Amino acid sequence: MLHFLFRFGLLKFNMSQITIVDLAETLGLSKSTVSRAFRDSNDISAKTKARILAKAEELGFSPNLYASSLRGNRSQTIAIIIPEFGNKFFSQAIKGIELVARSKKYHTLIYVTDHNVKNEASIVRSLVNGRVDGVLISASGEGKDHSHLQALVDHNIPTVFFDRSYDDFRGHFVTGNDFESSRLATQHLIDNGCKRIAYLVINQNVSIGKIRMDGYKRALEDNRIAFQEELVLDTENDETENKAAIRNLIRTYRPDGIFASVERLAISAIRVAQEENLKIPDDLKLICFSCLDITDLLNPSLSVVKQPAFDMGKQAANFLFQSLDKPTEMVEQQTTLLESSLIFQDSSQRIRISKKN
Amino acid sequence: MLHFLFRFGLLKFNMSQITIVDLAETLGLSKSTVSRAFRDSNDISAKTKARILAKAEELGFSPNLYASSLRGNRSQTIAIIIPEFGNKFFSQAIKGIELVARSKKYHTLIYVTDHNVKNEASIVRSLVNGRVDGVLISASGEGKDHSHLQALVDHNIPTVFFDRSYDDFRGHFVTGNDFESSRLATQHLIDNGCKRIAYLVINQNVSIGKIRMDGYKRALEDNRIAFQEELVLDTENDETENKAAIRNLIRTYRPDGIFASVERLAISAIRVAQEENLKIPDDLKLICFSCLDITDLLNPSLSVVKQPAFDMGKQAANFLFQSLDKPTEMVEQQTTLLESSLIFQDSSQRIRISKKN
DNA sequence: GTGAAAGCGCTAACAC
DNA sequence: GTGTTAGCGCTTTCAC
Repeated sequence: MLHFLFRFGLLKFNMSQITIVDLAETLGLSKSTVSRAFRDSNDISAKTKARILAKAEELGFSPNLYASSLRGNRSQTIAIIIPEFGNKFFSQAIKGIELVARSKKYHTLIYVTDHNVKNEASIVRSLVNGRVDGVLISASGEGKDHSHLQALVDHNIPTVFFDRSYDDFRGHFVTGNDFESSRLATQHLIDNGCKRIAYLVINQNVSIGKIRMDGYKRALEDNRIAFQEELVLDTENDETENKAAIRNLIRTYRPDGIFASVERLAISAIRVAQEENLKIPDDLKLICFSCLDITDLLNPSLSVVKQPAFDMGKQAANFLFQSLDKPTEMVEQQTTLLESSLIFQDSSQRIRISKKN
Repeated sequence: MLHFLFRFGLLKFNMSQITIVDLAETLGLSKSTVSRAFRDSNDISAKTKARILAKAEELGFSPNLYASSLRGNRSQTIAIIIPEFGNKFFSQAIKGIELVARSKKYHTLIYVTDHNVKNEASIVRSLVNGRVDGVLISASGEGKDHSHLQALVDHNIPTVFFDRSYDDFRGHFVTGNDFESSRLATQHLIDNGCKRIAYLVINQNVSIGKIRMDGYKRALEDNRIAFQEELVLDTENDETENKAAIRNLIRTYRPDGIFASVERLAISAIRVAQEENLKIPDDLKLICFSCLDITDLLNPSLSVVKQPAFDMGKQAANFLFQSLDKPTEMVEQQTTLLESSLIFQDSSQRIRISKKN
């Protein structure tokens, strides 16, 4: 009785204290019946269900998430783990993921590792105790030790990688057809007269760094241009350092073309070129991976490999929900490649294309 | 016994089934003692605690989130609700929020409303049953009906708005000094010879739309320029429609300056100007709110009001955690204004500033 | 400093 | 189709 009064008292100030028991009492039903009204149960008559839902709406009640998760061992939550937030690729991908998740009535946790594998590991560790039902992740860097991923396997948490993966990860991976795009981008530079093409890579040991380099190398081979280690610049996560390294590369090895594996390295390259009084594309041609939607407004307009970020997010999420729906079917290692578009603009072309024509 | 075997069987495949009971048995302790090891309890000896934590680490155990949340009525989770993901402002703000949250060992849920108040309402409704301890939100649009926010109040969920708020929201709000920035931006256009300045607004009824317009109006007044309703364009969420409306505005009313309250409207304006063969800044001067970090690389370089997005996210999160730490202290309506920077570049200036000089 | 026991709100057998 | 009941894994009095 005291309990009831207490609850009743609270009610006035904090409706979150309503439970199915309260609802059941109000309606003269049992709590199981009320519970059934909120599940997809067909052990309940349509009228009763309607009556319960109406009352719930009236009282602003919805079932306590933690109680049902504890009971049912489901969290209705997934996690996204990404290395950074700096570019349109990730915001678009997240948008796609969140869209799919919401359509499935799932909630989405977001984590940013800042390209730090240690952070990635600690985040993963914080997820495996039931916090999430599944994980979408874009790998954060090299690190020989990916044992933190094992925890996801051990706890049967379906995991899908997107864009960036680890070599030793076995499971679903959704990414772009980066090898081919990189080959074509490099070929394009060659077609436009480049002989000394530098490759700017974010991290040679993470999948995209390596695969994009492979495409680059293949294009060189195809054209009997010798691969030169000096023209490959493996960068860090710091813009100032990167600019210095690019400046050094430009001064020392005088590339006539640059293929940048990520957008921000291309931006740094543009800035360095300006400072070094090099004209793009006349002195230096440039193409990069980017999902920026205003490359046409840059000066010069920027040639890019544009990944289908939004679709990649959606696809990755769809695969994840497939695994969640049928947890029994173990998905074998499987990689899905989505087509990127190559957009050739002024930054990479020998003959300037006039905009108005 | 059967139960034990079952659990033991599961153990081999799914470590998530370890509980404090298992840990307690293994160590010959009671589950309450084990539980205390994971809280900030001082009812436990340092050695016992260390022994428990070591074993937990060894077994890859961490306490079940849902059980403790159910028991303790805390979720260690906050939500971010934003209208869109399209620009750097939000990605930077989220980055700031996530950083603070992680430092507090909180998890961060992300929701995108796509500028739809209905979505916002349904998201909020899905949060009030204990899912989160607090909410950070940037308002999604007008809508006369903000009753969904009342649910947050009713359920005692601390809420902080950032960047965009509703007039009728009483509580903490962290935003930029938009009135002053807008006044100065408009004044700057006037100083550069503009007499017919159009104002492009995302939504006149959401706080930023209105306040930025107030700053714009003030600058007009200060310079005895009559405010003209026709020069204000209230836009929708669709780029094609917006471009058509901007084109119509330009053709019909021939503004010589544009002040855009958000970046994407400025981008649309640039595109329309190109199509209409208007030169920026010669025929049309332009300044806008934007957090883009490559405005200097645009053609022409874009004059902007740049908000401290990252700091805004951090501040908003800090205020939220203040409320979470002392739930008793009811925070009165309070607005925190952060200083934006005005960056005047070529798009708005009469005299072209040569880059190399 | 540690253990025993009650119960957070809900779900899912199982009865009827 | 509805009610009864036994826990999900944890925290927190309350003993000792």
